[in-house]
Formats: sequence, structure tokens, C-alpha cells
Amino acid sequence: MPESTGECAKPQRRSIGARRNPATEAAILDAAGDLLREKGVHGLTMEAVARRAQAGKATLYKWWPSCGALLIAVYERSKGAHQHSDRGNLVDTIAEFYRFVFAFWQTPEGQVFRLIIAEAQSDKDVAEALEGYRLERLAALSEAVGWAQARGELREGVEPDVLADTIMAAAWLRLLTDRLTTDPHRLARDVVSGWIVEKQ
Amino acid sequence: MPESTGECAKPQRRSIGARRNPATEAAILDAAGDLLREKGVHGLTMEAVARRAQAGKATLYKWWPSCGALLIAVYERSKGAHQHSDRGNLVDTIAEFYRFVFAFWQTPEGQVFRLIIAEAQSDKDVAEALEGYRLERLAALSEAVGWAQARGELREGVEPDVLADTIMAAAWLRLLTDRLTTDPHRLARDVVSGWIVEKQ
DNA sequence: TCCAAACGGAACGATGCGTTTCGTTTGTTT
DNA sequence: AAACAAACGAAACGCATCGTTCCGTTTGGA
Repeated sequence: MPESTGECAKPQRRSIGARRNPATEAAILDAAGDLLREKGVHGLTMEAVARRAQAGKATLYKWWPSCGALLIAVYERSKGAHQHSDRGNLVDTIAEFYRFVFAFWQTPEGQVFRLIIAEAQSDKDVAEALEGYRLERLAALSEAVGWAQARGELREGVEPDVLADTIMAAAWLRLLTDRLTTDPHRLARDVVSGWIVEKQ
Repeated sequence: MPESTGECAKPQRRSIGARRNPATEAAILDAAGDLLREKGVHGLTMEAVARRAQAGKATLYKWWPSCGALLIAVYERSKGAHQHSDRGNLVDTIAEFYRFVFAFWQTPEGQVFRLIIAEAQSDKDVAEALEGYRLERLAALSEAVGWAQARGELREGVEPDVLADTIMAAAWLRLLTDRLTTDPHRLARDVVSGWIVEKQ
């Protein structure tokens, strides 16, 4: 990841012709990300980003019409795609899921996600992007639950996407109420084990 | 003193001496609430509130140092205290809980709550107030779960506050992702029934 | 009687907003 | 080779909100 120094270092980025300059995009997203982590969502202003990235405001508004768009772009660039790995039983699989997302949400890049949820409550575009992301993650979780179901792990009548919704809800609540230090395995057991057939 | 014009909305609220004027507080909170519902959280500015309430900005900042404080005050004034009523079994009790909060969150007053959750992600004071409210509701939910446990409804090893946390998480996720039209009873069943002993 | 405190109102400098204009740079088209 | 198109940094604009600070007025309490 290119390090943006924030000042000095006069890159003198100019036009590279009648096409978008990737260096400009990178510099702007770097600056936006840095500002977000340093000053929170209120520090993310078009003015500040332009200043820091040594870019013109016109350039910013051309590619990212609003602050919300910038927020989404910052997150999209940094989000890691988590591949669910089946651990043989549902509790361990979900525990691994919690472990991964809690760890990510605690990184500077992942912290942006909670700001996106916040912004989505009053910005329609952000809400739309968030909904797309939510459905994507929900499908992945559903698949993992489906594996357990196929193994006959689950009690009768359990619908994978419904259980996946509950699993995700627990994660979001921890994020939004600053409890990401919750023990992932214990949480997985607390949320999931009610739906598992009892061993005998 | 005789009313001169009788014109609407010219209260001419003045000082009532060296003490806080309740009429001023009411007018300001009314104005703030109206603005929130009409223009969303971005419409809630100190300037706009002062204009609408015909109050001085100095008065606003004296009693509510920030926009977040105003947001909390608006919500505190309107929030209804939900008394949990036991319905004889846990699913029906939780269904009633979901029915109540979903209905409230869909009202103009209740809509403020999602904005509080959003603001709490970047405003420490709001986060603190939200945490207090969350724990308060969690305790009430825990109590309701405890009733079911006392009846022997729950499987062994279930901790009421842990289950209550999951119940609340499902509600919050619906609020934040615009799914308050979820069927409350079905949701209650989907979240809770895994923890109930099977009838025999 | 006098003082303290709250009130509405107006003004201030600072900052961010969204837009516009300008001159420069460079790839693409003619 | 020349003309064009589009992106770029930079600066400026009118406007809104910010948080603060004055002021004069009002009225209860010391």
C-alpha cells in the first residue's frame, strides 16, 4: 500500500491525458482513509481530502459525488473477502467466522465498516451499498450453515438463511456496541448450539 | 397584558427570572424533533433549531453543548417505557416485545433511535447514553427470559442475559437494515425456539 | 433594592459546502 | 502534423453552519 505522507512530498501529479489517473485515485483514497482513522467520520470532508491528497475539489466531485460515495470507496478497497472454511461442525465454523470479522473490524481498515452502517441510516446511497454487502455475506453464511444441515447436524425445520441472519445480527450488535473482544467461540456456542441436534 | 396581534406562533418567550424557562426547553425540543423528522439527521443543526424555536443560539449551547446532546434529549423525552408482560410462554412474550419495539421504531419519534445508534459510532457522549439504554433494556429482556426459565421452559445451561442479547441483536439488525416489517411472531420463533425444551 | 441568571437577538471569524473558471498536460482523432 | 477531448491542480465565488461573544431585557431571589 502506497504511503501517503500527508504533506511535503510534492508529487505534482498532472493529467496523463484524456483518461483517469490511477495515481490520483490512489492518493485520494489514501488521504480519505487516513482522515477517517485519524479524525473519525467528521474529519472526512471534501476540503480536507483534497488538501491532503493535493487534488482539486473538482476532481473529487467528479469521481465521488458525495462524502458517502467516498466512504464506500474507501471500504470497498480495503475489505477482505472471507472464504468460509468448514470446520466439521457448525459451532467451530461460526466461531471461526466471528474470529475473522471481529479481528478485521478491529483493524483501522475494518473500523470503517461501523461508520458505513452509521452513515447508511441517513444516506440512501450508502444504505444501498450496505444492503448489497449484507446480502452477499448472508449468502456466504447461509452456505456454511447449509453444510452443517447436510451433515444432519441441525434440528428439523431450521432454515439456513434464518439462522444465518441471527448469527450476523449478533456480530453487528457487538460491533455497534463496542464489544468486539467477546470470545468468538463462546459467542458461536451461545448463538448456534440451540439449533443443533443433541448427541446421544 | 393584553394580547396585541393574536398572531400565531409569536410567543415572545422572555426570561422568567434567574431560572430555566420550561417553555423554552419544550419549544427547543419540539423544534429539534420536527426538524429530525422532516429533514433527517442532517437537518438537525443548531442554527435551524434556534431559528425554528425562536431561541438564541447561546441558550441552546448552554443547555445542550452539542448536536448529539440534543439528539439524546429528543429521544429521552419521547421514548416509551415498555413494560414486559409475560404471555405464559417465551415465544409469545418475545413476539410481543418485537411487536412493540418495531411499531415504536416505525413512528416518527421512534425513528430517532436509529439515528442515535448511528451517531453513537462517532460521538462518545451519545455512545455512553446509548450503552446505558441498551443495558436497561437488556435487563428487562433478561427478566422476561428468567420467567420462562423459572417455569422450566428452557433447556439446561441457558443463561437469560445471553439469550436476551441475541434477542435484542435480531431487533437491532432489523432496525438498521430497514426490515421492521418482519413478522414479530415468526421472528420470535426463529430466534428463541431453539432454546426451549421439547414437549413430550 | 439590587443582583444574578436566563432569555432573544445580532454579530464575529472560521470552515466546509458545491460549483465554476482557468491554464496545463497528454492521449486520441482527424 | 495539427486539432480536439478529457483529466488534472489550483483558485475563487456565494452561501450555510459552526461555536463564541457581546448586548439589552426580563424577573425571581438575596
